[in-house]
Formats: sequence, C-alpha cells, structure tokens
Amino acid sequence: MGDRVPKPTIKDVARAAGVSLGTASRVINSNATVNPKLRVKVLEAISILGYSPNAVAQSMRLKTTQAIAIIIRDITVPGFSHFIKSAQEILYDAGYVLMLAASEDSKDRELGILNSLARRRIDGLIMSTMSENDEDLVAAREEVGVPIVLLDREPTGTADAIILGYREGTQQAVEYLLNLGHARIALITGSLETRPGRERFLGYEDAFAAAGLAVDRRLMRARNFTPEYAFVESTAMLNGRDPPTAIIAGGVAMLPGVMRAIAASNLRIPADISVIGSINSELSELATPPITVVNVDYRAIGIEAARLLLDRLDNALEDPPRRLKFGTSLIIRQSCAPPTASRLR
Amino acid sequence: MGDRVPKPTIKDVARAAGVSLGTASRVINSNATVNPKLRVKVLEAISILGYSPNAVAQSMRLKTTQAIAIIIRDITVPGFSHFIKSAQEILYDAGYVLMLAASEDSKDRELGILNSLARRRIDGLIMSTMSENDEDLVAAREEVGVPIVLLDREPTGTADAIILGYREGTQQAVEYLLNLGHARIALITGSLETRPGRERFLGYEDAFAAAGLAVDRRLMRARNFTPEYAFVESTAMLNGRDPPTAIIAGGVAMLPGVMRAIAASNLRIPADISVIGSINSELSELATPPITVVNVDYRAIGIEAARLLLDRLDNALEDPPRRLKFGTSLIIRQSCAPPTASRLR
DNA sequence: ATTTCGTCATGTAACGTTTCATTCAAGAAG
DNA sequence: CTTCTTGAATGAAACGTTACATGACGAAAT
Repeated sequence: MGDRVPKPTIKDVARAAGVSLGTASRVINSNATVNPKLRVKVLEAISILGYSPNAVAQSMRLKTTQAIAIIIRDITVPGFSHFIKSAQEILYDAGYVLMLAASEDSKDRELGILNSLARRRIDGLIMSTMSENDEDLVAAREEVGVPIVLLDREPTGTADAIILGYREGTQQAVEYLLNLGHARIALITGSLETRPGRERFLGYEDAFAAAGLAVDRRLMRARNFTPEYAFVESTAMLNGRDPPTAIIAGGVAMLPGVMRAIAASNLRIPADISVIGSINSELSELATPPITVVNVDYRAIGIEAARLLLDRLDNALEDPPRRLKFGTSLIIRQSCAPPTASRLR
Repeated sequence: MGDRVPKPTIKDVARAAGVSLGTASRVINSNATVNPKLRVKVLEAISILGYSPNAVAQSMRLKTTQAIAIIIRDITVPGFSHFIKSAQEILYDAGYVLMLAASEDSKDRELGILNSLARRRIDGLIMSTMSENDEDLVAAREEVGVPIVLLDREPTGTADAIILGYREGTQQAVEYLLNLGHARIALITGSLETRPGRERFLGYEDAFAAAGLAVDRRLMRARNFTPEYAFVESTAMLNGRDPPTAIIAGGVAMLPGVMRAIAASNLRIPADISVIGSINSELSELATPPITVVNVDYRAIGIEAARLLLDRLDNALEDPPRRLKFGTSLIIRQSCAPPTASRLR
C-alpha cells in the first residue's frame, strides 16, 4: 500500500531497547534466561515499533517454512472443497499455512506445481496425482523431498495414503440395484490409471460375480472424472441400443453430468432410469427426487489427512508408510426404483 | 522423505563447475553476459546435481515471496470455490503461489490470519472482510502492508475492490416477483455490516419504492450468510403469521437452507412458494423445478480480481484505488409463479 | 587472595541467494 | 611500447533470523 516504510527488524528492536541482537532474539523466542529489566525494554520496543518477525528469514535459518500444500484436480468439486476446508483448519491451528494448487488433470501442470513447490521448500504435501505410476510424476514427487499424503491413490515410495473404500461401496450400490431387478447397470467413472477408477470397476464386477451374472463391458465407461464426460457417456448409452435401466455416477463430480443427460433425454428419475451418485452433496440431497449416493465423508478425510501429515512431520520418524482406509455408506433416497417393464429389453 | 540429503545449493553448483558463485548466479538468471564455455559447464553442473534455486533464499534477498493469499469466509460455497479456482489459475500462470485461508466469519480468525500472512511477507492479498469498518480489522489489513483487493466490500484505505451489483440485481428480482403478483416477499441475507447485505436491502426497497408500495420490514432478515440461518428464518416466516408468498435467498450459500425449509414445511415450489436464489449453481440448475437466480459470474470475478492485483503489483504504482463493478443477471427458470389465491392473506 | 563457577549479555557465523564494486586480462589506440 | 578501455569473472556484502562460542562480572569455594 502507500506505506513503503520497510518493516522494523529485530535489529531495530535491539537498537531501540539498547540491547544486543542476540538478547532481543532470546526474549522473542522466550526460552532462555534473560534479565527481567531488559526483557521489558525489549517487549516495549517491540510494541512501539510494531515488530513482527520475518517468517522468510526464519525459514531461511530454521529450514522449515511452516507451509503445507494441497494439490488437487479441481477445487470446485463439493467433496474436494470440504476436504480442503477441513484440512486447512487443522493445518492452520497447527501453525501451518496452506498453499493450494489445482492440477486440472494435466500432467504438465502437476509437474510444474510440484517443481514450484519443491523450490519453495514446503514442509509437506497432500495430493492426489492424476496417474499413479507415471515415472515423471513419481520422480517429481520424490524430488520435493518432503512427507506426502496421497489422497485415494496407490502410494509409491514412502508416501502415506488415505484410501477410500469405493470397491465395497460400488459393490453395495450395484447389489442394491440388482436386488431392485436391474440388470443393465451403467457405471461411468474416471481413468483406470488411478485407484478410484479401478476400485469401482472391481466393485462392480464383484457384485455381478456374487450374483452369478456376467457383466456387459459396454456399460462400463472409464476415462475421466468430469461432469462433461459423464454427460457424454450417459447421453450415448441412454440413446443407444440396449440402454441401461440404471446409471452409477462413479466420481464425485459426475452426478450433475448424468442428471443433465437424463433431463436432456426427457427421462424421469426413477421411473425411467435409476441413478446413484458418488458422495453426498446439496444437489443429491435437494434434488427431486433426492438422489441415492455412495457417500464418503470428505470432511473427516480432510481432518485425517492433515493429522497424518502433521504426525509424520512431528515425529520426523522413519516409520513405515501408513495407509488409512475410509469406508463408504450407501445413503438410500428416492432415485432408484425397479426398472419399468417397457424399458427392459 | 527418506532422502535427508540436503539439496544442492548454488555454491555446490559453482564448485562443481569450477566457477565463482557470482558467475553461477549469472548464468542461472541468464541476464548478464557470461563466457559460453563457462555457461555450459554451469548448466551441466546444474543438471547433474539436480539443482533448483531455493525460493526462500531468493525471497530473502529479493524481498518478494511471489505468494498471494486469498482469505474468504468459506471455501466450500460453490461460487467462492469457482472464484478461488479461476483466481488461482491466473496467479499460478503469473508465477505466484496461492495461500488460502478461511475466516469462518470470525473476527479473531480473520485477525490471526492477517497477522500470520503479514509475518510471511506475502506480496498481495485478495479477501472479503467480515466487517468493513471494524477498527482492528482495518488496522490489521493495513499492517500487512501489501496491495489488497477487496471482494464485494466497501474499500478502506488504498485497497482496490471488486464490487457486485446486488442492489440492482435484487431490485430486478423483486420487481419480477411484484409483476407476478407477489406482495409479501421475504428477503433473507447476511450482515448489514458488509456491502452485499446492505445492497440487497437497498435493492429491495428500491423496487418497492418504484412500485409505490410500502415494505414490511418483518420480511427482511439480515444476520449472516449461512444456509443454517436461511433455514431458520425461512422456517419461521413460512410457519408464522402472514407468511410470504415468495422468498429471496440473498446470499450465495443460502439457497439450500431455504429449500430445506420449504421441503420441511411440505410446500411446493412454485405452487405454494416462489423462490429466487443468489448465483447459479448445480443445485439451482438441476433442482426440480430449476431455480431462478440472481446470477453473478464468479469465475470472471476471480480472474479480474487476480488481474487487478497483478496489475497493481507490476506497476507498483501509486495510482488511486480502483474499483471494478460486476453486474448481475436474472436467470429466469421455473421456481416462480403467481401466488396462489389460498395463500394470499 | 586466588581460583572456579555460574549467570547473562554480546558478537558473530551461518542459512542461500543476488548484486555491486573490484580486479584482471586482453585488445585497441596513441 | 605504454596507456586506455572494454569485457568478463571474482569476492564480498547484504537480506533478517537463530544459535553458538566467547566474554564479563560477581559470588562462592579453596
């Protein structure tokens, strides 16, 4: 702003208090013994000058930035934003500041971000890579050289991880639909290069296998987790031959895409098509009818991810990597019904 | 992680390349003239050692952290998250990193965050304070000593500001409802200590004044912008005497609260009650019926806020504070209808 | 009375950069 | 052949901290 007056340094404080630099430092970090009279002089000088320590210089000296970064695909996804919010809260309370970056499902961007963060000497990292085994990405992560908590990704190296039980969750969802009488159940999810995509596929197959039914792979689509992709695939399947009687939106951001496709195809939920979404949201709760979802508590996950990282940081320990698993719960609402005869093949 | 090997410094690079520290620095910042032979030796050393400059040390020397912070009430609000996302993108592309903090509508928290950011010597700040004129908050903002862009707040001091045309937007919404035949229109919004609350009040009054009608202040509620508050006030009004025939959710996060209250009261939109929300969202778009909203494009706003700040930073100029105004648009959907006779008083 | 501690304050090095004032060598000009 | 001038590399200082080694000064112990 207007005030281009440089901020006072500890040197100014020392001068104003008539003590040495070291003494001023000692009263600020109030650990060592220091003459009470000098202490008050320093304290006075601090409040008169409005001194506050320069965190950059401290970082330089102490080799810790008290900064933690979160890299995530898209912060506007409701689940992710709750994740970030709760993690930020924990981190802030522990004295860390949060750096946030969106990788946008782009390898280059993810690499660039990792690079930039490495330079900045952050203390820790919470992220969900776009591709678990990509060499460059693995190397870039390693290069940052700080503890990492991976979010629903198969951990590589020494990273800790939070993993989500989407396999069981999807299995449960599919079984629920099978029990309602559905046979043609579509699953739309993201890349199989990441854990959540693979797990949902497995869960889907588990359910069919358990029921002794064969899966129709044409109803299983996996490219990316965006609502646009969900819209495209939903539209294609709904208007193709042998349309599904139920759709599972296998990604936290995908439900809107599916719903848009259903609306555009002039179908009604659940009379014409049953729908199950991933994670609870205002939309799934307040839609008419409310949408059944495979829920997972992203607030809790954010908290635990932050704690996991802080713990690792505190006890810099060489403990083996840890992985924390979070289960899912099927929140049954009114978006699923037995398939209508007319739409059965 | 495992590698506790300290990262190579420019000194290591210089030694490995057999040149002086200054020379290494010059080839890294590739501005000055340097002997081509030495240049390649340095470059080789850099790639062999895997050197990347320490941003903390650079910040120390250059007195710029290339970090910009956003402080916002709640990052999970869909509009805000889009704001953050687009701002982050612009900032990242300009070489800045984003620090994010949630103020949670708490003065203490906001103060604490400002303090922490001041220490960290961020380069700029985008925020929306919880109370525009609170002395402590004004002082704390000043104390950070960097350019600020205020988001939909009356700027103090030298801060730039993005302001939103909620007054006109609300007036337009109220007029729309008046034209449909509504007379008892509820407005629920946040604190009048901030601009958006006040502006909505004014817009509401403008519309009634223009129609030559008197406002019923009991239908105007303003405390805070949360869905919980919207739920409480909606429920109270809908089940009280002389219930409104239309409700305007005057805050970007409030529509879900209003909708929950309507559902809980077993009313139908728009047959029993008309509803207008603030800003477009997946919920307003995909609800049944889709909800009419006073929209404002938070993506565009995020971009402009970032640009405004970058511009100020680039031309460190003492230009007078700027304010950019964004208009609103009424997106008419199916949540409003003429009031039903039976519910008119 | 001299030595030995212990208590506190001081001064300084170091963290990893960038930049500025020097130095040095070599080529051009007298 | 000497002197200037230019171009390029070097060395050192500085940014704001913290921490460590030193030093000063009394008090206690021999």
